[in-house]
Amino acid sequence: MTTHVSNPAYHHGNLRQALLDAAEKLLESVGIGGLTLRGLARETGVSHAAPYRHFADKTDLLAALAARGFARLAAALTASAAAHPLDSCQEFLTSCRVYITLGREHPAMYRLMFGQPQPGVGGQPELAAAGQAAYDALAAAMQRGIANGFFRNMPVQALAMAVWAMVHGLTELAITGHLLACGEAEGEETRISESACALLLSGIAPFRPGA
Amino acid sequence: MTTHVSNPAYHHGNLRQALLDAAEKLLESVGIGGLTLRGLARETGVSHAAPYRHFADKTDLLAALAARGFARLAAALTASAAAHPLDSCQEFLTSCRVYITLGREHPAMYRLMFGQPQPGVGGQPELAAAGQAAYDALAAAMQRGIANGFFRNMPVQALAMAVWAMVHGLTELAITGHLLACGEAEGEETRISESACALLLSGIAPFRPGA
DNA sequence: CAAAAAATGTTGACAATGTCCACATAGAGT
DNA sequence: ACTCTATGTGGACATTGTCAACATTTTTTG
Repeated sequence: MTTHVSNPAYHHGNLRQALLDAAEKLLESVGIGGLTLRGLARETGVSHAAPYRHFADKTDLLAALAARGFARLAAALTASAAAHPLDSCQEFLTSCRVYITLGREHPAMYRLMFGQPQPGVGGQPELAAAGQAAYDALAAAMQRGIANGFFRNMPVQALAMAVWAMVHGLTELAITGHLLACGEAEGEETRISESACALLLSGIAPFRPGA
Repeated sequence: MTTHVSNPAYHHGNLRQALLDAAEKLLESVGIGGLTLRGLARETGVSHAAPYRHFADKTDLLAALAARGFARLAAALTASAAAHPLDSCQEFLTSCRVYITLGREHPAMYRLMFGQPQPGVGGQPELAAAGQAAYDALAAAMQRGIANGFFRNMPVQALAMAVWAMVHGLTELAITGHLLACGEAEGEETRISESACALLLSGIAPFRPGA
């Protein structure tokens, strides 16, 4: 009975990553509400309790998933910033577009990222680090803009937070449908977002640019 | 056995409101995750299935609760707007403060309000109406500002959405702890929020105000 | 290299929850 | 008084998160 036949299916090999992959896929298809630990196990072909060997509980898995999302966000932002090494204003508008687009293309993931109260100290360090990295990318861009005279000379943090709040707010409102729930036609969200970012940029600049 | 004794406890009288009241209380104490239909029934002293006589399902109750939240928000905004009938800039800053404060004081309720994707057409009409009312209050204020020359002459909608996105973003970041997760001391959130709103105002004004 | 220890996966249970169904009871209208 | 409808009850059922006991594979170690 002690079948010592090496069954390659018994130990999955990399269940943790497989679970996160499946979770990411399910997140897009069934949303955060339909994301269940047992369903994940089913999808991955393991027993319903197997995930507990890699995650303390459901929120732990969700936190790891959110960390992935923040990592992607940070990568996208740094990449987009590199595209405009000379003009901080163009870089700003492009980064806003990139941020909002990413959120709107992966709404469930985006909402998951901001779903749980930030793990001040007790939470998942992985998540906190990933979020910090995303913020750092933003703050660095704003710092460059200040140094180059494109933005007002003020505490970077205040500037970065204003920008973050604006794009975060636009993304959330777009995702939840509030951006156009007020009589606008479909597809107007992008135009409204662009306009809002431009408005903020106008307040950020040390002088009044155009119009 | 057919006890026709009028048992006043059998029919609650106003269970729907009682359930919403209990839900609002529980929401603040245990958060959205701890809010359960059965718990609500327990709290209200009725059987676990009683709520289904007043709400189609859990999301239906949640939607009604969110509608309450939007109504409160709209009321608070119109009240605060009335406090500065002459200066749209002061009105703007005050309204921002009111909005953000309300959200931070009732974080669970605020997140609930934006928790579900907006009920475009199929969702709860009550919720949609309440949300619309809140937006209308904001749009009206911006319209006045435009008419009085305090704000740029531009489509009200674009202006209102920019403002809404900013305050919504600030509120969300404050609630989730991201506003100060970046090295700032406790209590700095308010200062950062004020600064961000002022920055946006600076972009909204037709001329460059101070500094 | 064999034995022990650690990792990883499985099965079986339990309580809690959302939701439905059949039934009981109250109030309203005839 | 009788019926209809609204409202509340009790009992199911499937699903889920989670734990404990056991099995199997891998790794470490004497």
